[in-house]
Amino acid sequence: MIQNVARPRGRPRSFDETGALEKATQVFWSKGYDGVTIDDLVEGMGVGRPSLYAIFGDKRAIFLRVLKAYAERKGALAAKALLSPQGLRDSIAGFLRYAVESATEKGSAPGCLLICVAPLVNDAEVQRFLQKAAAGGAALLERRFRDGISSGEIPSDFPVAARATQVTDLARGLTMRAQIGTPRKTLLRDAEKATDLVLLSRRGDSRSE
Amino acid sequence: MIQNVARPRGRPRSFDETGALEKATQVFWSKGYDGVTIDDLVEGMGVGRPSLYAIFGDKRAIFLRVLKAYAERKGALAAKALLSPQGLRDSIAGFLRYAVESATEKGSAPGCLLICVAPLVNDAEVQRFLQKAAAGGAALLERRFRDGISSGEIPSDFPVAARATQVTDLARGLTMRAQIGTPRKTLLRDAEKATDLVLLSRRGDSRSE
DNA sequence: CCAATTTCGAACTATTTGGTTGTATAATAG
DNA sequence: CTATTATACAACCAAATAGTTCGAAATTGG
Repeated sequence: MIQNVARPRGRPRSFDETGALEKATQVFWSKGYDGVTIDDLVEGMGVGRPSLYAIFGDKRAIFLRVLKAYAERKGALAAKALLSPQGLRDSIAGFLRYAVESATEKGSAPGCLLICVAPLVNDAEVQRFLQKAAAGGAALLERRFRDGISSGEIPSDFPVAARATQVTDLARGLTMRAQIGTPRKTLLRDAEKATDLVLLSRRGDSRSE
Repeated sequence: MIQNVARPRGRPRSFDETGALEKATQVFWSKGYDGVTIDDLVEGMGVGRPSLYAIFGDKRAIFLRVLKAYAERKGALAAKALLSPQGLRDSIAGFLRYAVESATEKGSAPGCLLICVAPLVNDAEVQRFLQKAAAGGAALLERRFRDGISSGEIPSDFPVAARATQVTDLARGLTMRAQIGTPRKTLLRDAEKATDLVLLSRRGDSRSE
């Protein structure tokens, strides 16, 4: 599958485009948007300065590509963590666990590009993108809760929309705590407890909602 | 009460020190730490460049003072919101409502300096400070839950520690959503629902915790 | 081997930024 | 009124930064 297309005409690139973008992700993730200089990107991506401008554009353009690639990858993994297990409890726990694990991964900065750094970027397009991504995540969770109703794991009056946004808020909280240095072990425990919390009403009570 | 001390010797300052720091707060809040230049501070604080260095020090020193003042003020108000009401539900709701209101205040940037901008500052002292602040908030909530047990509003096996951190996580989530533009009205509704959630186990079930 | 094409790498320019210095100004102390 | 003290303001300097230019290098096509 590799090299399936005719080589382009001139001098071959010394770097891999998607690989360079992944490295750029790490740079933005660890330094924040405003904290990153072009030289940081040049060094971190292993791409010469003129090539960087010619191929990727300026800092904002690079960040937008990074953001979209990151969201796609992370979104897919989160969806997998959420939708793979059969049981509802395992689904929610898997989702939150994934949030914690990716926010405390060794080798990357703590936290999450989408939650911890992108919101600070003062840019309308970024803001819209984040809103969409957040809405997408909540929608996915809501759908999973509905399936839980169908399978009888939670009662039919379970407040699916409210619980979905609450799971996203709890995930945000866990991620933020990862960023300020809370250890993975603690957060994994808290993720379990959070799962218990949001599923709590499946026995009886759901009160005024 | 004003002018109760002898005037100092030389030319009087053309600005108010604490007032200037409050303006600096707004600057950091709206632009993030790395996004702020000295010129931003000079303009925003209304203090000349040399005076700024002489009296406040460099950007990091200013930020540390801003951070501490902000945390003190905000912490006091949050504690008030939490401890003023007699009923437990009103306490928790008051706490979350305050988080939402201050994160969606007109005239300030959305979000919260402590939650949205300070964690990105790559500085050990800031990090320690944030951990302490977070722990303090959770401790306050935990104490309030304990009082709720004493008053009989929640059962004696209520998982106070878990619920306390969950409230902080939910507050973080609400605050982050404020930052990306979720309207106050939505967040206030969600704050009420979050309150319902964390108090849900007071009737019956608390499961494996 | 030579021409065409594309990228690489070093150097360059203009602008922004952090931090300082020097002089004028506004107050008090005697 | 003069000396002293402390701040204000403008200008300045060095370093960092964004973005570009240009010749050398590496490849394909003939």
